[in-house]
Amino acid sequence: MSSRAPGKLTPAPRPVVARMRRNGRPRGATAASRIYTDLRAELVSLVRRPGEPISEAQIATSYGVSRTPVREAILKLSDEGLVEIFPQSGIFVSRIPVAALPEAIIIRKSLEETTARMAAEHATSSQILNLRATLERQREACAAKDREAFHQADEMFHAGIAEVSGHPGIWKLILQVKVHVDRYRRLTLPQIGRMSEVIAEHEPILAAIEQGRPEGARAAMASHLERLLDDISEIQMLNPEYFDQPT
Amino acid sequence: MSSRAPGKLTPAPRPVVARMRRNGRPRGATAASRIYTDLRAELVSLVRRPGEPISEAQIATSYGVSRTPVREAILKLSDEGLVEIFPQSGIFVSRIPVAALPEAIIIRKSLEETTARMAAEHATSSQILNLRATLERQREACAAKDREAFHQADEMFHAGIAEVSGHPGIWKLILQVKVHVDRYRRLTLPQIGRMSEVIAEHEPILAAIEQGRPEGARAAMASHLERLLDDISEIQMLNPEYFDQPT
DNA sequence: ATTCATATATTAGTATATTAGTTGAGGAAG
DNA sequence: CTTCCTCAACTAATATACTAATATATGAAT
Repeated sequence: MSSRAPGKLTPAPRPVVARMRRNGRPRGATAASRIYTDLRAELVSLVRRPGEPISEAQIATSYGVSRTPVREAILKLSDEGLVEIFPQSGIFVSRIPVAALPEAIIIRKSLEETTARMAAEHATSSQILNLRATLERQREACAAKDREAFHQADEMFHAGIAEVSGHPGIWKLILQVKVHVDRYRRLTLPQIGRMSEVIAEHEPILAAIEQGRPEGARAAMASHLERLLDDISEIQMLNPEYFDQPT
Repeated sequence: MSSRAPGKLTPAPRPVVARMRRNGRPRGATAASRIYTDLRAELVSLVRRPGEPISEAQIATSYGVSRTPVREAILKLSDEGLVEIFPQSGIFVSRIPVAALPEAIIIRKSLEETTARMAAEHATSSQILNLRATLERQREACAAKDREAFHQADEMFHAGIAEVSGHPGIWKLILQVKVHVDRYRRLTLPQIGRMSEVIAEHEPILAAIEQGRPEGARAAMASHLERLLDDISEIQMLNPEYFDQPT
């Protein structure tokens, strides 16, 4: 079917399994990766708004580089669903796919029920103290009404639980999955009163982990994230042009 | 902190939120995507072996295209962890990260417990018949000792459950996550007797879905996937050079 | 023989040029 | 006034060319 060109299958002039270890720096400091990081931040923070066009050429000139690394960055963002590429036509900041949000939250809930349970199964004292410190930091941010710090502590709390569970990779996956939810919330949240509720929900999770009650930790995490699902349900169509709806 | 170059923030010469709908073809038939699909198949099927070098230039000539689309394909594969890029040095088929396999299976288990439970909650008769048909096809493949068909039916069974659960996107995510596990199994599986066991485990899952027992479906799926975890634990080091071990 | 410095070849990263598809405006035909 | 067609401008996709970093081979000095 596909016109796979001929070419020997394994024409390797060198040994098939090559030299074992290389320099330990798999792509960190390239221009492309810097641009990717910057652009991603602009997208999740909604500095670039859903539906807005993105010009490869313009970004290239603004960074003083060629279009190639910019393109590499944008392709990656396209895989994450943050931008949409229309061939020979244009690149646009993707609209928020409201229909997919519940699924993303369900995925997150499944995964975090697991990390919470496993964290409760084998948390060490030092790990628990760390989590408690993070929760305290969040409380301070709440008192200071510093939403940015609050959010940061929130993420660190959840990431910390994954870490304690012995599977930090799960949090990395969640970060990918929840990106559209984050954009949604950034648009629709004044929510100051919500902060203290969040802390009130975090507390029993940590308590269960501390006391080694896996099922309790799982349940507490589950109800915490179910609140999130409820929030989404109240679809506030303040800026309908930012959302992708099947009419 | 980050050296975001100057350039107006929203210099959009056109309306900030642009024209609504474009052609409905977001990148399917480009050379890059064809090459990506082909290469990915070669990687998961282990036609290209872990540790083996990959030459952009060689692939480009074999396809009769330039390095650019080849590079695009390889970058995507790099994001998926199927290849490793060492700057100015070379690209290599990634070794199988054995340390990460249990985590991948745990993720899969979490997610599929959810899809199984939700499928049992609201499966229609026609959906159940479809699942039963798939399971029957798998039984036939088992009888015929056709491993390829068996595997295909297996995937379709799990994908079908996700579909019935109302969240097909979850299966898409699982496909991403389990790629290294698949490579591992492809290397270490003669396993003919295993096939009938798999079917014996699928049966109670389907039965629970059919009878609308969510908790039963979840539990059946959980023990099914726990077997997978056990298989991995028996780390058979037949070809140690294919694996990435922290020694 | 072994080690170290150097040269050379190979590679990914980036820059620039070309190709080809899409859009939208403007004008001709109805 | 509406519809259709043509065309100009813009875009992503690809090709080609160049740069800089890395690795391996080579050869001299020890």
